Amino acid sequence: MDYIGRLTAHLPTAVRLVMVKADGSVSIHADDRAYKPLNWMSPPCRVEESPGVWRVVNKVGEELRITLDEVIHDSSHDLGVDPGLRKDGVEAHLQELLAADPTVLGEAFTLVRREYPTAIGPVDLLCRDANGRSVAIEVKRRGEIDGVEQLTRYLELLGRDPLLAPVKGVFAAQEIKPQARVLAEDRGIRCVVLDYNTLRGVVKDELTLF
Amino acid sequence: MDYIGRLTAHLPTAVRLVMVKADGSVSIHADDRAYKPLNWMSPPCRVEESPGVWRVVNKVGEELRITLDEVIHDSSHDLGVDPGLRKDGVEAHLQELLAADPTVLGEAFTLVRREYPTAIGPVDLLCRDANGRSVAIEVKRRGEIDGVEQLTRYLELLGRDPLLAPVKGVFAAQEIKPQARVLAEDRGIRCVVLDYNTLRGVVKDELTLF
DNA sequence: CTATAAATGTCGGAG
DNA sequence: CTCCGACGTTTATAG
Repeated sequence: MDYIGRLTAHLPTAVRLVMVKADGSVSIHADDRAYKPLNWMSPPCRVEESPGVWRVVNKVGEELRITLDEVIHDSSHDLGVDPGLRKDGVEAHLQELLAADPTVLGEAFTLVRREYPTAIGPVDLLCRDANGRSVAIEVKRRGEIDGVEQLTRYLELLGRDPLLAPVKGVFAAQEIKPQARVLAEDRGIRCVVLDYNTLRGVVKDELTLF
Repeated sequence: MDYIGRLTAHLPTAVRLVMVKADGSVSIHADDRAYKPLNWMSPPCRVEESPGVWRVVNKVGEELRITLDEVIHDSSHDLGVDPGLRKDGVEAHLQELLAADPTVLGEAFTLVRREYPTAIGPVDLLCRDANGRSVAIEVKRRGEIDGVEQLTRYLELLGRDPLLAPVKGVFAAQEIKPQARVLAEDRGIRCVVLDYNTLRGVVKDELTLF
């Protein structure tokens, strides 16, 4: 197998699994590496078959050349359309739960707006604390340095608005990496670790109470 | 199929491909989505088989529950050990090429060190310009905001070293996103777009000359 | 379509 | 093992 595209790669002869999907994608698997193939071509692409050689090419000129020495097993099946996958528990949901009750962040916050717009993008949550001061909250599933930098940029921008300034920052995530915590705290940003299940329970209980 | 782990997901009954690899990983594919499965469990994990139900669990308690209504096709093959994949053209190689001749960045730079160590990690390249001033160079394949933030942190740290200060910054990548460029230039960091093939040719020619 | 942020990211390397 | 950055990231979403 040879790939010539964004990089150049070569794969020696061996027994492998080749998967061709209805969307046109081709992937070549070894018996390890979880679900990731050794090499692949994403759709849209086209397969040119000649005896013992497959050339898989896409629009931008990337190419996968597969040489077939021996076919050990060949099987084809029609899977039909897929009913689709339902997911739950991602950042959007965390944000929803915090918006429903910002006090779970440990202070008497009241929500001003979710997705509060700024010139460089929306802040997850904008709140006011007990003293009426602005608080910008960045929500992440996993809190890493990127998220702290993102919140820092928002805080800088929001701090220029005389109607909001001064603006405090809160970095809330299910998990906060040590480096991110150090950076955040160095910048005066408070870190809050969220437990999704507890949070869901607490907010649900509260909504049930009223 | 149901997944209970970092998130919760449910997949209705349909015809699908289930792939079980020697490393223990399990993945469930629809006939689209390139090579990414609808659901999966990465190794290390364990499969408990009972009639019509597979429970795939890992150490941290994540679980994949697969209900089998009908087996349309079942096939198992020993692929043996994999000879492995050779790659070329990634960031490491760009860094090598720039280290071999930093002047391709457009100034009379001389290399001080590759992977110059700092408290928060190594700088890709540290050079001196024609006037002996320090230049920190961050190399990326794709230049995005993250990379600018990373270089900014390095510049701040290196700038505290009286033997190096003041330190200029250069952000070099095969492609620089508009936001990243704006942020970099706002911080006085020069941006250089690299062409990998040209660069390879130029550096090779120069090495051949001497 | 481009640009940006999220991802059960995955993967590899260093400590 | 954890942390950290690259990735042919891929994927979804907003503009």
